[in-house]
Amino acid sequence: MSMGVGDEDRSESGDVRAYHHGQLHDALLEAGLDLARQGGPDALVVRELSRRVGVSHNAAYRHFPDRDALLAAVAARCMALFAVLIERRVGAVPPDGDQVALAMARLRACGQAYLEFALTEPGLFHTAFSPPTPYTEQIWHTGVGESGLTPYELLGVRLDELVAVGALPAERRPGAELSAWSAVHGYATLLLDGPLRGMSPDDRTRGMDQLLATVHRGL
Amino acid sequence: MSMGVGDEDRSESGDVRAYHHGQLHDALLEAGLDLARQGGPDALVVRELSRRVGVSHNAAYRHFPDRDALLAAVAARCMALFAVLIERRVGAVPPDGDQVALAMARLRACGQAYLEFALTEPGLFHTAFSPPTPYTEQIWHTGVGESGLTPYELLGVRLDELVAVGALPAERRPGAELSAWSAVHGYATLLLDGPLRGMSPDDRTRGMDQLLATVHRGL
DNA sequence: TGTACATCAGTGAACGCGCGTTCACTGATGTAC
DNA sequence: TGTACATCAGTGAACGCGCGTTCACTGATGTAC
Repeated sequence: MSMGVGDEDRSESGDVRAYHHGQLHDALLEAGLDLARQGGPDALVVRELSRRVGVSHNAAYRHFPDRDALLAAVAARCMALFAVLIERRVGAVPPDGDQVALAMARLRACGQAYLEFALTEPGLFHTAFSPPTPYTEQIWHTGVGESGLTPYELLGVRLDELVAVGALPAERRPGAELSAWSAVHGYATLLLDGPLRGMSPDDRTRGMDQLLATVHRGL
Repeated sequence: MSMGVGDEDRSESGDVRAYHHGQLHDALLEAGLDLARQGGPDALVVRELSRRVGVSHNAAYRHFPDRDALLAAVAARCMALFAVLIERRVGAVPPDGDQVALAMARLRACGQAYLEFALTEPGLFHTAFSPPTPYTEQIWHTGVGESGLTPYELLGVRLDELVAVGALPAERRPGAELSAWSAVHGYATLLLDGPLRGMSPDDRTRGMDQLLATVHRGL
């Protein structure tokens, strides 16, 4: 305290109260992601966000028309992180075995990544799937992930591969995302907010295996 | 205005401002169900509820310790309505055909009722599955429906029947609820709040048929 | 059947809080000549 | 390179709102003798 004049304003590296003509937009998204991580979409509160970022409570309105727009932008980031995790887990599958086994292992990794994201980042998961607002569309159609695909599209890629290697009859392909996605998504939400909340980690894994097996047989 | 003395107090049949030592508890639940129907769990606001019921804003605290308790009670009613719808739809399946076909038709009716409830009563559906509170347990374990079973248990009955008529191998029975339930629940929530929101009614039905077929094959 | 009294189920006022959003403003930044 | 000016991105104060919850209260209901 009582340092020279100008220390409340330095925008070099130690950004104590920076942002002037700076990167407030990004800082808001970053901090917004933290709020969402901790408390889901309801935790994304404009005033709290401003406090975190060290800016007056209305500064965000220079960058977003209203709270819903901010929420949609944060939700889009959640989706992007979601997609990245899926890409990573699918990419980490060792390319052993024949094509069919590999394709199936990748589909499986895709489902497991879905569940992993929901369980380890429930706040982000809930934010990604938060209730509709006028800005909601952008969440689903913004290019995300390293490949630019959404989680849904990444699932589609896996199913295409199954068809390509002959493990899924082509006539079963249309709409197959829907069944696979519904099953995994439903399992995740029942575990998070539903009556499956109390399941032990072991049971969760077993349930997941069983679920994926059932879906695979069904396709 | 300016009617005789006592008209603000009549508790006979025209209950203009009744409830004195009466049925406020039930009236709160009834009105709470309306709020939940229209706006989901967030719409269950103590003060608004009191207004609807025509009582001072704190009267509810004579009957419920706090808002969460009230919400849990309303959510339990939602679950009960959910169960009743499932029972009704399953009961309405015409007992034609052989046992196997009948059992499968009933399982199908069960899934369709699930979706019907979610889509026609999204507010109640969301309330039934609202985020955890200290009172949440009671929602899942209160006896509900005409048979006293929860939606989950009703599904179990259907699967037991499949085993009984030989349409489902007994070794596949354990945990089979999980797959079936996850799939239908996931489909419902993706339609309500997810990227499937824009699907046309026709497509929804087709998707549902496909989903049920996939699950059935998988079991 | 009548009376004294405890309990019950409401009321009105108030507390303390936080929120989203708008407004007029100001100082820093960038731009044209 | 220097100056005049427009624009941009912040600020502080205020508006208007609604919420959950607590408190001391009061009048109606039910109960014991």
